[in-house]
Amino acid sequence: MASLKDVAQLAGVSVKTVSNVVNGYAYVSAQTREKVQRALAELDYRPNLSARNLRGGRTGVIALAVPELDAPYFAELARSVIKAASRHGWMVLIDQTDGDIERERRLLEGVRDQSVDGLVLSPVAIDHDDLAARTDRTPLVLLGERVLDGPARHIAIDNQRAAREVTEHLIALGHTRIAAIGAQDRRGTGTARLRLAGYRDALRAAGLPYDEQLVAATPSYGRADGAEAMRGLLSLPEPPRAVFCFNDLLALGALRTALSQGLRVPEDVAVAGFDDIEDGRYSTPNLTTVAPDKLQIARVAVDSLHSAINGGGPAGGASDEREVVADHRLLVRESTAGVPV
Amino acid sequence: MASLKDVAQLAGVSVKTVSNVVNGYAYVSAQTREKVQRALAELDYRPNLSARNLRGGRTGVIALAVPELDAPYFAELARSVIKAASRHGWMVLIDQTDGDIERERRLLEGVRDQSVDGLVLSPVAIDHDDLAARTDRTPLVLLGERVLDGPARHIAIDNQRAAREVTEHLIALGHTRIAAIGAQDRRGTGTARLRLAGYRDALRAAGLPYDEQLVAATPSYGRADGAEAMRGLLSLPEPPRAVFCFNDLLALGALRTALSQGLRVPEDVAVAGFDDIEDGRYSTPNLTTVAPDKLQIARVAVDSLHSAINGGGPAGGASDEREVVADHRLLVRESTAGVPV
DNA sequence: TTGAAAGCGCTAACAC
DNA sequence: GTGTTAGCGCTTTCAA
Repeated sequence: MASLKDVAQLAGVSVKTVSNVVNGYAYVSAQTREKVQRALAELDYRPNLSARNLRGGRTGVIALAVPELDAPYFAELARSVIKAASRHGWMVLIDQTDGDIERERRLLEGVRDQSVDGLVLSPVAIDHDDLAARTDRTPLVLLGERVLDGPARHIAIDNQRAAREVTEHLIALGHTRIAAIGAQDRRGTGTARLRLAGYRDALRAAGLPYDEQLVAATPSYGRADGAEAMRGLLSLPEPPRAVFCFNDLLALGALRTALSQGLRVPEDVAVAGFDDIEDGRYSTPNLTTVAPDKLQIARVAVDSLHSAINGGGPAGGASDEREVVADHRLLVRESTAGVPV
Repeated sequence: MASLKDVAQLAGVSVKTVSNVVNGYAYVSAQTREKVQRALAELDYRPNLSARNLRGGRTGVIALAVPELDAPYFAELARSVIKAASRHGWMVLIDQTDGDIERERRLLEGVRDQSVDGLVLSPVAIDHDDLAARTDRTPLVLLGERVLDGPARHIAIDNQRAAREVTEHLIALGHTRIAAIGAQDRRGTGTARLRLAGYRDALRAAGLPYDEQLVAATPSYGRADGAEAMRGLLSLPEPPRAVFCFNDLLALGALRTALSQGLRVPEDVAVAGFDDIEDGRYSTPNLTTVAPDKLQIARVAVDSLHSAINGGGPAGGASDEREVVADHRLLVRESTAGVPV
């Protein structure tokens, strides 16, 4: 592997001059530049990023940490983050936390021993204290969960309002027995708590009772969890006629259970989800859901990191708000409305 | 950020000694070790990986390049690759090629200017010549597509045989008009070509005619492509009674089209896919499909890289075969067999 | 406009 | 057991 020195030798100039050419420095005579470029090409020179980083203190790499990459929501988010990062010439290192609190804590204290310039973390388990205890200085942006007052920017949609909108939609269709799937027992994550709160808000506003029997907690947020929770709900003496699932995967699982028990959706039971993953657009029936603006979330996250890294301040920069509320839309589809697409 | 020198100064020892302690070198007196560890803790020392890499020539990072991370197959694969890599203490940089030939070619010539130790590439567009022209020495493992004779290890299931098995399964159910969705017009990718060949093999062996009308080419491999291709097939004068889709996403799209036209699956038309993505396990009906052993693929890919990097030889090492055939299984589910899960 | 040289933080060869 | 030192490849003063 050719180094700057090799190139300099071949071109008969100094290392500095080669470096100048490589970095597009202006004050190089056309003649020298050409000579150097020939040598560069001949030796197939490639800069050594480790050396450059050691010198400059930047790596050109950011990390994205999500619970699991194969959950469609995170896969879609990761895609957008990678795209947004590439606009700044960054590459993205992906880490999976499996929602494990120890792994999340470790990330707060440095990814690969500070060898990334910034971190986008989609937390599940850490709380305010973990964040407050953080000593690492790597710029950090949090996505999704509400972990307030940390020294980091936080980006999320208004989960409570969105959940309320879904529930109101169900109520507007005439439903009165509306179940919720996806509550969390232990360490109630911010998101689950907020979505449940939105659901309750809607019931309360409509004068409907809050029935604990109709609220199913799930250990996780996958299709299997939704399928099982739905089996429980459908075996109630008086099963719900509508179900609001806290994400699309749960909804897809619930849908599967309902259909395989011979129920018609939405005629016998309506199902709504959250996240707008692609699967939900192609299921039969396809899913009513909340679509967070993932592109916006990814872009704001990456841009925040960018300004933090270049601006020097905390993620988001001095003038920016700590909490960013991303946009969302309610998408009404067949699973609640019976309207074919 | 504290450096080894700072720690050495505080502990009153030399840099080498601190380095020895940090790296778990054996010959350090217990007393010195403890003294150093105190200093380490006090200064909250973290090694600088750029420096370490510059010195050692290793980065501890491998790259995984896939067409798109939000295609479930690749998301699931990426998850497994990340897990496999972490067993070697590696982290994974993910790049999306979008199937663009220029991006794939650029990767062959180095990811981030050689700042990764190895590359796992799931190619779509490059061919044998691109591989032969490669000058970069980063260990490389190719997944999925058949790009023969390159200077790289290649891991894939036996696509042709698997496709044949799916088709034979459909034939065994009594089907005679079996369509195929997912052929590729231009630059027929290896995979599409092989799956089509397997399909033809089965027809030929059963003495069934190969009908070009029943073979639908798709521009891409998403749900929308499958849905559209299915609309075309169903509008034929004599529509097929079974469809073999070259991946599950196409199958999910095809399923959606069939169901929304009021057809019953599998009674009116059977649908089979390929890849065994999770969506297909929860669709209604759920999908008959081919399940490649993704864990095995990921593990072999990463381990190949590991031995190439440590063994010094080409990916896979001297004694290993260039072509690795991963396992697969045919999973018969409701979409063809009508057997509930 | 170009060159010489210091130094980023680390490891390893070589002393003691 | 522990210290000294060279050098990985690069950027960046400071001189010329």
